[in-house]
Order: sequence, then structure tokens, then C-alpha cells
Amino acid sequence: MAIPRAAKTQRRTRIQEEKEEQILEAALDVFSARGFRGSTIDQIAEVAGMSKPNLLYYFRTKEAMHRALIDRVLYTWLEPLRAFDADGDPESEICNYIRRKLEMARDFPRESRLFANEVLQGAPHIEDELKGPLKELVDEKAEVIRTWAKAGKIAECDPYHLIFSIWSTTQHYADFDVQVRAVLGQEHAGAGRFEDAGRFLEQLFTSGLVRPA
Amino acid sequence: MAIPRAAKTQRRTRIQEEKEEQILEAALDVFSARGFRGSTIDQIAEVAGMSKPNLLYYFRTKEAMHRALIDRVLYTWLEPLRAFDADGDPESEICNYIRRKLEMARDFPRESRLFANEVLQGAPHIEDELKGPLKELVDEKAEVIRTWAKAGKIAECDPYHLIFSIWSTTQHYADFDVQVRAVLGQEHAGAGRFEDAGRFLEQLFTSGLVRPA
DNA sequence: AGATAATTTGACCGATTGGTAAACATTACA
DNA sequence: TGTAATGTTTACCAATCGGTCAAATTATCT
Repeated sequence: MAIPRAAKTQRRTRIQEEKEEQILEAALDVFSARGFRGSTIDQIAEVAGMSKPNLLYYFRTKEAMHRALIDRVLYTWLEPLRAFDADGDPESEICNYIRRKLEMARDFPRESRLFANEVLQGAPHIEDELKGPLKELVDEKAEVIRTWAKAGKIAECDPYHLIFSIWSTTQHYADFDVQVRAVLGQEHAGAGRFEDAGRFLEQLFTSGLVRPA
Repeated sequence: MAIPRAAKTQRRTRIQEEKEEQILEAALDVFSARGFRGSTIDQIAEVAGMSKPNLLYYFRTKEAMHRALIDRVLYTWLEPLRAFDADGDPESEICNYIRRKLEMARDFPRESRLFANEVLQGAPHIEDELKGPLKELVDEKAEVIRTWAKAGKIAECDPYHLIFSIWSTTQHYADFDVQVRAVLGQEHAGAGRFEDAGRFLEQLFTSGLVRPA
């Protein structure tokens, strides 16, 4: 008889790791493209290349799959902000953050859309993560920015809204990719649009916020 | 026998206008909160306060409702960009645009989320609108901005990405409202957050892009 | 190899989905 | 007021939903 899933934390088979990997990869595909409610287990099963009951053998419910996916992706997703260094040079720290966030929008658009879908629909499954770990991290980094401003290293500004504006501008290129490409048209919607965006955003944020020496 | 719906364009009863209004209002509620696929006709019917078949008497399908809603909201939604005046003062035109977009994020968050949901999931129902009317409008306004830059009235920058950054930063406060409130916490998430955001964004965009006299 | 545990599948379940048919009720207008 | 058009509801449909179950298959270990 199959082991109850609670016991699986003890030892994990090679098959378990592979299959759970496969499933979460497929789940990322589907959830990020259609949102939680708009996705079906059958769709994920098809993308993962396995039968629905087989998929439900590894994750008992649709919600369990979603939660596992969120947990796996959230840490990575916050990495750029975590790397924000209080001892670094303010201007280059901000530029680095923008650049890294933009790279993530380019290289991991599904992860971005996964969260966007979730937050957009009221964050029913990640409210705790937002009010807990996320808020704490942002509070910490906002304090760093405030310190920089107090020291005259950057312009006085609301650090929270600064962070929001970096999030929104960069993630826009992942979440609203279809719109960006439609507006830019075939000529300018090529791979170069991320470089263009990077140049613009660096210009926007540095000359706006960082005082010239 | 009931008139086939195609003939309804000819004359519209008072009841028709009222009910269609009711339905679209309810549809905006539901679609904006759950996305197209995540919404059900029953939910919309319940919010609208009528039975499902009654609702389907006015809109034959779920898609017809969605399309009618998009059509009705799109024009209004683009109004602020349309008001962008080539003959105005660049700095105040940009500030006005930001302010109006922010007001819309505050006063019409459902409309913002409706489009966000749609675009986020690949814009299956509004691709034509994006590549047609939207692109044309943005092309026109981008040309205005370029002219300003050429005339030395504002800094040289990519006009398309400037527009994108205004869209993303302002709409962020509607689309990601839950996240914004979670991060700001109860103390700072009050009604004042839109004023704070407005101040920050004006600072960001003007001192970054508009050359001092 | 054989026993045991782990994995996979097809058949199936009740609930919900988008949508229909037709009877019924109401309105508008002559 | 009568009647035809309009509006509303009840009952229903096939398809799909998330999820279960037991049987069949495969991997693991002695």
C-alpha cells in the first residue's frame, strides 16, 4: 500500500523528486498563464505529461500544488531585494536592483505572472506571506533608503513608494508583455526592448533621485 | 415570442437599458476580481440580482458580456492619455497625466484590474484593441514626447518606455492594491497612500526628465 | 527470485460549469 | 381591454470540474 503523504517528508525517492519537479514546472506554466481559478488539474497534468490521478498522488489537491509552487518561487523572487546592500553605493545599489529585477522579468516572466495573478485577485493564498516576510523585508530596506536620504546621499523621498515604483516598472515587462509588444509593434518589440527599458529606467531613477556629486 | 437579440440594436426598451446596465456593473465586479476564466455566470447573476437565464437573455454568452464590458470601459480608460496635449507645457502635461492616472487607479480600480487580468493572461479577447486603437494612440503621443525632447523641453528619453513607466507605476496602486496595503501596514495604508504616491511619482518623473529652467 | 512498498491508471463520483427549452408573467400599445 | 411583443423563471442538458478508489504495474531491497 502507498505511504500516506505525511510520511514523505522523511525520505524522498528519486522518482518523487523528479515527478514533483515535473509537476511544479507544469503548474508554473498553467497557473501563471491562467490564474489559480482559471487553471484546471487536467491542464497541468497534460503539460506535465502524466495522468490526473498520478498528479494527485504527489499533490493531494490543486491548492497544495499551488502552495508548494508559491513557497518554492517566493524566496528566489525576493532575492534581488534581499541583496540590496546598506553599505553599498546608493546609486549603484538602486541601479543594480533595477537591472536585476528587469533581468528577472525577462528570464522568469512566469514567476512574475504567477504572483501578479495572485495579487491581482486579492492574494487569497499568499496574504500571510505579504503581511509577514515581504513586509518585514521591505521595512528593512526602506529604512536603509531613509538612512541614505538622511545622510544626503540621495534625494529625500518616500522609500516605500520608491520600491513600489521599481517593482511596477520592471515587472510590467513580464506581466504586461503582450501589451508592451502590441504597442511597440513588430519593429521595436524584439529582444532589444529589455535593453531599451533598462536604459530608460536607469535614466529615470538616477537623475531623478540620486543627487549629482 | 422574444425578439432575436440582433434586432435589439434598433430600439431599446427602458428595461433593456436598465438591466444591461445592472449586468455590466455586476460583470465588472466579478470579472475584475476573478478574471474571465475564473468568473462564472452564476456569480455575475447573483451580484446583478437576477437569475442566470434572465441574464443570458440580455447577453447570449459569457464572452458577449465580457466584450460589451471591455468596449464600454476601454474608451474611458484611455481618456487621460488622449487628453495629453502637444501644445501644453511638457512638465505639467506629464504631471497631469500622472495625476489623472493615479486618480483613476483610486476611483476606478475595477476597470484597471479588468484590463490587467486580461492582459496578464495573454489578452485573448482584446488583442485587436491593443494592436489597433491603443497602439495608434500611443504612437501619436510618443511622437509628441519626442518632439518635446528634440526641442530641448525635456530630457532625451525613449517615449514609449516613459509611457509604460507611467502606466505601470500608477496602475500598480489599483492592480496590486492588496500588496501595497500589506506592505504599508495598517498605519500607512489609509486613504493618504494615493497622495503619498502622487507626491513621489511627481518627484520621480519631473526631476528625472524635465530639465530645470 | 520473491516480497513489499511505491507508483500509475481507468473507471467513476457528485458538484459545478455554460447554456437551452419552454412555460409563464409582464409590459406596451392599438 | 385585448393581444402581441417583451421579459422572467423553472427545469433541465451535456461537458467539465476537483477528487476518489481499487486494481494493475513498476521499482526496491533482501
